[in-house]
Amino acid sequence: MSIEFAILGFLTGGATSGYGLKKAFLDAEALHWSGNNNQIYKALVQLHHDGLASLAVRQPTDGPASKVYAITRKGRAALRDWLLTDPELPEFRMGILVRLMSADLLEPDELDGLLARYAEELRLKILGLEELQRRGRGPSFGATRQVFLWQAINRRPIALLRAEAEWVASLRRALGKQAKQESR
Amino acid sequence: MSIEFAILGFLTGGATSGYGLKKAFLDAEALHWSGNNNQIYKALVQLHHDGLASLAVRQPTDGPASKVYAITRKGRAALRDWLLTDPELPEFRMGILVRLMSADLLEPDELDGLLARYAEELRLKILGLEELQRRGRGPSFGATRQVFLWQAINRRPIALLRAEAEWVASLRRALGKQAKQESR
DNA sequence: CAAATCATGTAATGTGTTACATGATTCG
DNA sequence: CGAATCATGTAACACATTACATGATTTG
Repeated sequence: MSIEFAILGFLTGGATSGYGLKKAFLDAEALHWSGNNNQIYKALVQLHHDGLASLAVRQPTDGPASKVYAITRKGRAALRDWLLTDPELPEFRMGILVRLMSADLLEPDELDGLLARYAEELRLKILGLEELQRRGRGPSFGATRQVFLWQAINRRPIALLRAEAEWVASLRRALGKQAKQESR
Repeated sequence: MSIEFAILGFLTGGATSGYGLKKAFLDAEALHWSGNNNQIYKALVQLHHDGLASLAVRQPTDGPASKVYAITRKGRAALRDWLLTDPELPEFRMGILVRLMSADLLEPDELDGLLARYAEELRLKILGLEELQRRGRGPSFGATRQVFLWQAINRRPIALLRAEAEWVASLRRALGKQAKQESR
């Protein structure tokens, strides 16, 4: 699944520019795209070429010009068709697991230190996302149901990170107990 | 984080060939690499070139020849150094969330159908992983602690998929209630 | 006036997947 | 004898990130 459908998704909430989309992606952690220019501007050119997005150049008396894209009827149809195809399974990439597979090379205290740093990074990330959420980020367009769904989308990564933090905590407890048993 | 350290990790459990690693990656869902040749064989050439893995060609009287790689002292040191660097935060890519952001285009029953199909895919994936786990997959080398950690690694994706399934179920319930309220 | 923000784009590189290509051996 | 497995590798493409490049405007 490429970034195109995510862009079309944003455009269903109203026309915007490449720069606007960039910010939207940066805000929407759940969508996992970094919001880098290369993909967004290229994708917009493609969407316009395919007739899925229309383009209007906005030249305000002050401020820089921008290209404002809107979803077309054809774009809405393409998006709907895609929505009805089979959804992808989620992917979880956890670098920490790749580290754990080599933990044999670490002393118990080194391993616990690694997990402690991981737990701390998780904590900070969670705090950051919660702060963003409190400030009411993300589009809140559309019907009641859509607003509800956007909240669900924004909450999801926070919930997963919390679950990850709990997992690390329980793993550290288990490793602590094991160390005690070994030393007996 | 590239595949190199994952390969070195496997090699700490004993020397093996590219083909052996391929199978190991296919078995280890938690490591998320697909086990494709291109990455593995290229990475092994690189690791050997950098002196992190040693190479011995095994030519059995019957059966195809294979190149058996083992981790070197230098490789073990490099792996240990990496283990002590800051761990990466986990990444969760959930295509379903990209779909939900455009759900405005769907009727309630279409949306519920989408979520139902997602739930079913999750169920099947979970069953498959549980079956693999029952058959005792994955390396079980090293100390007691390492065996314990491998179990933790293998259990992790299953736990996450179960959590995802629960989330979908609760989302469907919430959407159902909402639909009732709207129609009142 | 310096830094941040608005706004568009390109280049280079890294990472990952699918498919292709080849050939021997083993097993039903 | 045909299919699966063992075993190595390449080609083409898809997806994603960082950094570079430019220039106007706004704000402290």
